[in-house]
Amino acid sequence: MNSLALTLHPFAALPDDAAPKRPRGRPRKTEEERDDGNRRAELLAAAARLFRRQGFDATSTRDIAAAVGMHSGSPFYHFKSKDALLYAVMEEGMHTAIARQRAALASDTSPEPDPRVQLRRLIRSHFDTLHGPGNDFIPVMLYEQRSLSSRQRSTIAQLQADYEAPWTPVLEALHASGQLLAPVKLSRLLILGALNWSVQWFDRKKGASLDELTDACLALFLKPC
Amino acid sequence: MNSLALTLHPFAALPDDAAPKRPRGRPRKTEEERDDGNRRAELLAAAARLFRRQGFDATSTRDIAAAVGMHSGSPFYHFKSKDALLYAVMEEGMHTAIARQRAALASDTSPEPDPRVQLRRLIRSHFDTLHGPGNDFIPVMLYEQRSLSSRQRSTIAQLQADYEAPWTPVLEALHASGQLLAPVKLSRLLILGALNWSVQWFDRKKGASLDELTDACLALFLKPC
DNA sequence: CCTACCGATCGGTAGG
DNA sequence: CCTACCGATCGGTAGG
Repeated sequence: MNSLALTLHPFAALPDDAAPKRPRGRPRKTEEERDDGNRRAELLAAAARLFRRQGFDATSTRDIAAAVGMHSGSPFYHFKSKDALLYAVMEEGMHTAIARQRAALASDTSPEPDPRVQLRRLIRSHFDTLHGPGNDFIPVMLYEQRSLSSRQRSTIAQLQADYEAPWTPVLEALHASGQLLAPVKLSRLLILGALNWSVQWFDRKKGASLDELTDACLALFLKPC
Repeated sequence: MNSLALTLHPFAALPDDAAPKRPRGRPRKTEEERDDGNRRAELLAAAARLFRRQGFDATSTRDIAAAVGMHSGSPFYHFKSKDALLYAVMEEGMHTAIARQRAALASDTSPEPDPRVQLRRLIRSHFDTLHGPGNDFIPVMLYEQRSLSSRQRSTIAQLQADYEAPWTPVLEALHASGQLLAPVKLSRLLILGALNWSVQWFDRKKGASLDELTDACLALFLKPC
């Protein structure tokens, strides 16, 4: 969306014989891809990864720059501030999460969808968002809200509300049919909490699969009926 | 436990007439309590509060010092490092949480306790630990593990294992009687996750009470049976 | 526990 | 996007 046309200033010949003070090449990408303008996306992905691993405050903009082979000041060419980078990570994460969820629900083409399979789809899609390969954006959003300004925070909160909206009618249908006994609103909060907390303990490489996890959730939250 | 006997160096008369360079009294407690040696406990409580509100990295040791009326270097008289302060907060939080849980379970004196009321006690005690007035220690432990050294982290992990141990037999009994359908281990992880996440949304001052929350959990996780 | 500091790091910027 | 830099803040310490 925000692809910027870059005007490059290629190095002209050095004016005199002064020793070139270039920093000893820690940065500099391996040239596998020309800088075609998606450097911004690379920065976002690197920031998401580092913010998730180390936390926002513990990650310096220099860390992020180094991760994509830039020098320390360069991220500020793409993002106005470190905060703006964090916000962009969260916003991007929410947009893809919402799109994934929408697609999961839309795959149900039956005229009267079974709320039980609807809930399964919602949960499974949520686990994909949390644990899919490279999906660091949403965990960052879940755990770093504190570092946003209040304006940014309320925008993100709105996106979260949009994301959670489809859960309510599904839970209401389950409640009406006796498969869910707890109040719908508290159920939604508790269920999403159980899922979100899996970020703390779930390991894709060992133990249960995401499908098994989803099964366990349905067995835990719903009555047989 | 770690009460230190303090040897104070009361100010002797100033040797000459040089203007006393005392900082303009931002710090300095209101003398309501003499410094009787529990300054360490005050530091811990202030640190827990600030770490919870702002996060560990976003809280400076100067913030903590100011919160208890000390000067910037003084916390290091009580704690070797900022890390040690964080670790002490978590350790203290876990000890009181374990004690609270033990007391809650011990209040059941029946020879064959009903696992359903046992689970209720565990959940209710956990909510007290998370949301009781001034209980900032455990939320800090839950959300700031990243900032611990690996040695510290594994000690805390052991305390968490001790804390969670009593949940397993209770959940097993419920599973055996058909009141819990999901696998016991995943159930424990998901249930504790649902509870822990309430730190993000529960507000003691409005909405449901802790008792209503506990009821909702039982209704959500257990089958009628 | 205060005083006075130090070295390191960090977000951010001007100027090309 | 690099270069060279600044001001601010921070954890921590010596010495009393």
